[in-house]
Amino acid sequence: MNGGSDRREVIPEATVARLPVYLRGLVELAESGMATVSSVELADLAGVNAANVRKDLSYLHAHGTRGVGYQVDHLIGEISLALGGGEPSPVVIVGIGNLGRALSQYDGFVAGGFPVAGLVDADPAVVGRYIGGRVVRPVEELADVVTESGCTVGIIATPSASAQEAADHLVAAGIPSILNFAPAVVHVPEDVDLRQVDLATELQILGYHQHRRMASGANAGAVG
Amino acid sequence: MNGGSDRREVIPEATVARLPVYLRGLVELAESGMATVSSVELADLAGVNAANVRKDLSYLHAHGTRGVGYQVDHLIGEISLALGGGEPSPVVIVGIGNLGRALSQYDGFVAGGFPVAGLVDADPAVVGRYIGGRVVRPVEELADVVTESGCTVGIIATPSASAQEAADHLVAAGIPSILNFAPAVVHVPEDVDLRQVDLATELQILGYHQHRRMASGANAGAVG
DNA sequence: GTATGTGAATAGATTCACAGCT
DNA sequence: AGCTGTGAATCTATTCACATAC
Repeated sequence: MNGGSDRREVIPEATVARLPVYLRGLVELAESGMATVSSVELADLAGVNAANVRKDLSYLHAHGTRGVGYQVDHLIGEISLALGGGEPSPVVIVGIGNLGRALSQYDGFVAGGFPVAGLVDADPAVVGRYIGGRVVRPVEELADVVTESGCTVGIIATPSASAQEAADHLVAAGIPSILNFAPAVVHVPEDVDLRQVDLATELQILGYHQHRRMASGANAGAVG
Repeated sequence: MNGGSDRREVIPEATVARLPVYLRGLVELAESGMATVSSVELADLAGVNAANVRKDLSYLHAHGTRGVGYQVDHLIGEISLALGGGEPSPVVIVGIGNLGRALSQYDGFVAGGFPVAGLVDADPAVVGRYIGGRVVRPVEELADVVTESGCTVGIIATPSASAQEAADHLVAAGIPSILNFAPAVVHVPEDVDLRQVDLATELQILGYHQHRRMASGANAGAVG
């Protein structure tokens, strides 16, 4: 089954998804001069349960001191390490429409270690334009862009109709990690990691809860 | 805390999150003239397991026909109904920077029943500008904007430092559902529904997997 | 006394496997 | 035969509660 026992511990997905949130909180704490933090404080900062924080951190090499808490600096180091080893991963954005343009100038990417290193688009009217100091290149040159700038992450910001095509291009160019903003399900080989960010879907989920609340509110009658 | 037994069935969160994806697939099928669809086909379209689809649909009033499948039209109706009753929910966007501007012109929102009905910003330099035919109004007038256009959803697209303030404004204006794009944890009262879309976090999660894959790849050759 | 680390308990989601209908 | 509907089994995640350490 497994090729022997992993020495490196496996971190559960749910934990991985919370680590960036902890990291943000910890960086803020460090900036405000805090040296240690308790699981309760960190939980509050991240909006989760304290036991959850402790269990999450137990998956890292991070160790706290009983009666005291965790060392902020150390924790920042451990989490950064787990999340990509501190090496920046340049990203290439496919599809430079409204969203692609906004993403290419999004500060959070650079801050998080994901500098935007390439922009490509299929539309000749967009190719050649400069966005935030970078030129938009034709999608045919994607493989070159990837090679030249060492991109390891691709962002799909095309219309849904072109999303699968964009994914295929990225896969062909050897990109192992893809973030898809197009509201479409795309298929990639097993060894490619794909995540979906679906803006309209998020709103629809909110819509469900809103609808439900109104429905049950009507049932329950007036609430004080 | 539950006021007795709900007549209306409760739909699990994980199911709710998949319904919009099914809906998209079904609309495409309807456009291409398909009248019925099997759970296997729909699963393929949505990128999930077929048993999962069947269980999900069993939470709705949707019923399939054994040996045949589900009626596409009917299913579209049932899912739309569950997700907000078919009523459009106008949204107001707080923070009209790069991201806010892109979101205000995002087609997917209108298509999904979430027309952008209001734009507000705290920066006087931005207030008064026209984005996609709508004027940006000062954040102080948020409550008026909400009342005038009947917004029920707020989108936070401010810098993280202003995110909590934006949330407070939205809550004060009576908005029950908030989608936060700022990379910051914001706190809202229990009766307000808050969802987080964190772009940098998504990349960091991809980064973790990438890092891990490389690490285990290296280990596979020479483990000590 | 305070706060971590973790086994056990609980809750939630996915997948399997098959009975039952068309 | 083909496909739905669903109990049971499995897997994953969260929360509790307390022994352990400072």
